[in-house]
Amino acid sequence: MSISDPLDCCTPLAREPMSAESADQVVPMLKALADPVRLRLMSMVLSRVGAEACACELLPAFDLSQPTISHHLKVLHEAGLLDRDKRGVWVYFSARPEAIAALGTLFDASLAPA
Amino acid sequence: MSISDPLDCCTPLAREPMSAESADQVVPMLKALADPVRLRLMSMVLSRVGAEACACELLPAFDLSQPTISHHLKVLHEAGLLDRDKRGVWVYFSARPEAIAALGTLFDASLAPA
DNA sequence: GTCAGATATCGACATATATCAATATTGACA
DNA sequence: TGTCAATATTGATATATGTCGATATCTGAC
Repeated sequence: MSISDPLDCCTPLAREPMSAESADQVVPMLKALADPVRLRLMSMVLSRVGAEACACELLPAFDLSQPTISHHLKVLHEAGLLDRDKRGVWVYFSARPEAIAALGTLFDASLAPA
Repeated sequence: MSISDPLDCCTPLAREPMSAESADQVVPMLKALADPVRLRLMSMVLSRVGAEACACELLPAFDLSQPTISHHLKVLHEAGLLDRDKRGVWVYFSARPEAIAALGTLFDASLAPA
C-alpha cells in the first residue's frame, strides 16, 4: 500500500490556482480529516508527548465500536497522516509532522495577492 | 441560512485533544474543501487580486456543468469559506480571510508537545 | 413587456462512506 | 499447544455526496 508523500504537494492556496493534479494529491488528507471522529483522533495523537498514542487509549474516548475506530485510524494512516507501529499486541499511531506542516502551508494566507 | 463563524472554533490540533463540539464546528469547512473541484475553486478565488472572482470566470476552468459548479460554490459559501455578492447579472465570490486563517491555525504545528 | 444570458434549484442516479455485528488474525504467555 | 486480549477484516445497511438534464429565477437591454 503506497502512502502518499505530503511534502511535494502543498503550496499556499492563495499563491496560484491549484492544478487538478495538485488537488488530487492534497484532497485525500483533507477527506481524512473531514470527519469529526478522525479530526479528534488526529488531535488526540498530536496532543501527546511525542505525538504518539496507543490505539487502546484512543478507543475508550469515543462511544463507537472497536472496528469503527480501527477503520478511522486506517483511513488516517492511508492518507499519510499517521504512522503505524505495532509493538507486541498493541499498535501505536504517531502523527507525521510533514503532513501537518503541509496542511499548514496550504492554508498559509500570507501570500495572498493584495 | 446561518453561516458559521470560523473564528471562535480553531486552536491548533496539537494544543489539546479537540472536543466533539469543536470538531463539529470545524468539520464543515474541511468537508467543503475535501473535494478537488472545491479546493481548486477556493484556490482560484484566493489567487485573484482582492481574493474575489466572478462565477462566470470560474465555470469555464472546469469540464463540469454549470449547475455542478453552482452547487460547489454554494457548498463553499455555506461552509463560511466564500462570501457571495450579486452585482447585476453576475455573482462574485470572495474568500473569507478569517476562514483561511482559522484553518492555518488549526494546522499550526508549532505548539506540539515535545 | 419580451428576450437573452447568468445563475440557482429540482429530481434522479450512481457512488462513496460511517457504522455495526460477526469473525479473523496476531502475539504474549501458561 | 491452547487460551486470552488487542487489533483488523468482512459483509451488510443506511445515509451522504457528486453529477447531470431540465427547469426556474433573476437582471439588463431592446
